[in-house]
Amino acid sequence: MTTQSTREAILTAARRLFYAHGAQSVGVEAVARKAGITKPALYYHFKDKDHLVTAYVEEQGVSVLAALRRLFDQTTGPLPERIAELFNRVADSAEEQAWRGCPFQRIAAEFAGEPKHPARLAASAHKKAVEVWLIEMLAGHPSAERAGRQILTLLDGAIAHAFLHRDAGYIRTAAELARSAAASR
Amino acid sequence: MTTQSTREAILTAARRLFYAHGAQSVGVEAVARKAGITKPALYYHFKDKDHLVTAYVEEQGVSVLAALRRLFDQTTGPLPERIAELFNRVADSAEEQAWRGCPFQRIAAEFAGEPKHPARLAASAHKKAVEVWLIEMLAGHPSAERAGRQILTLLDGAIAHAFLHRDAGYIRTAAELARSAAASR
DNA sequence: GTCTATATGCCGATAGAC
DNA sequence: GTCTATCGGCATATAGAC
Repeated sequence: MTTQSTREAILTAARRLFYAHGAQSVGVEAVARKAGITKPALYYHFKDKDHLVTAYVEEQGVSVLAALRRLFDQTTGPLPERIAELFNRVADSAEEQAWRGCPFQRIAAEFAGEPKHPARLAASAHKKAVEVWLIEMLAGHPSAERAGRQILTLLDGAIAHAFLHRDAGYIRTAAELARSAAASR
Repeated sequence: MTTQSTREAILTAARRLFYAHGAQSVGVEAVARKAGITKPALYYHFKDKDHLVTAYVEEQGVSVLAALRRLFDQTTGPLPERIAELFNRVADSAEEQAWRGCPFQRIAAEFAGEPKHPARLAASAHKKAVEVWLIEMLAGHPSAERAGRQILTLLDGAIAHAFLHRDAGYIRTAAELARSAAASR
């Protein structure tokens, strides 16, 4: 493993703690401790907690989009089958112990009262990027934009239910509908 | 309007503040003030904040399920059209100023680190009740259980995206896929 | 860049009078 | 049942030494 800069160590600690317990519930002191430093050192690298949370969301955005691309690249067959397979692979990861749903929906919920919060805007931007990517993957579909939105919507709803009930079966059940949404009609 | 008991006044204040700003972000003092009382009076009626938040979720559960039934009862035509119409009516309400997404998904996100929190369990129970109701509405469908789950999943995903982007269009786009999920195949 | 120590404020919760 | 007053704790953030 490559040596981490202090800033990277802070972001690693933030990612684990914020994702596991929620950004609002985790104090900067806990993040600093997990990163092996103290509070003032953290504040040297990040202006305030809002900036730290926003950096966390942006980093997650890059990471999640890359993971989705990778999962999709592993699938084979006609497009509707690949979409369904993508859902099932997401379901696999939802069965891991540390899985806690969609970080972006959770950030949006935690900052529901602050629609202009930069972390929330970053979450929104990420979802748009995923939507654009999905629409690209659907090139050739007679209404790729509509289908892309529907499939993304379905995926996020399935993740939300899987998280709420701790049951990845919702994602697998959604996979079947996603397949038909991806089929040209 | 009927006279409110103090407990009802507290729950009314809690509902507005928790839904507008988030349960974690709103202090009990703000709830008490909005209810026209002080903190110790609130603590006379609720043991602690967890009990207050849980009561809020349970009240919302009853209210939302009743609203869904009412919206659905207003629709007409064959079942798939009624489902699509239900989505569009939810989209209408999502365009109201005070709309802030699904309170249950938001509670689940706020208490992500406490899977056994009673408010989270109440949110989970509510979603199950909606799922059961939807499956009842789909009686006659060759795989009502699967379709019910898919439609509910789609609805929640659409609400989540509408909330994240402040764009109810996601719910209207989802309506079309919900229609085909409700169609017997 | 990182530390020890601390300022400052808010939050949940309670004591005790009425 | 509701109040005034307050406790103890934890949160974000900073001062100042090294």
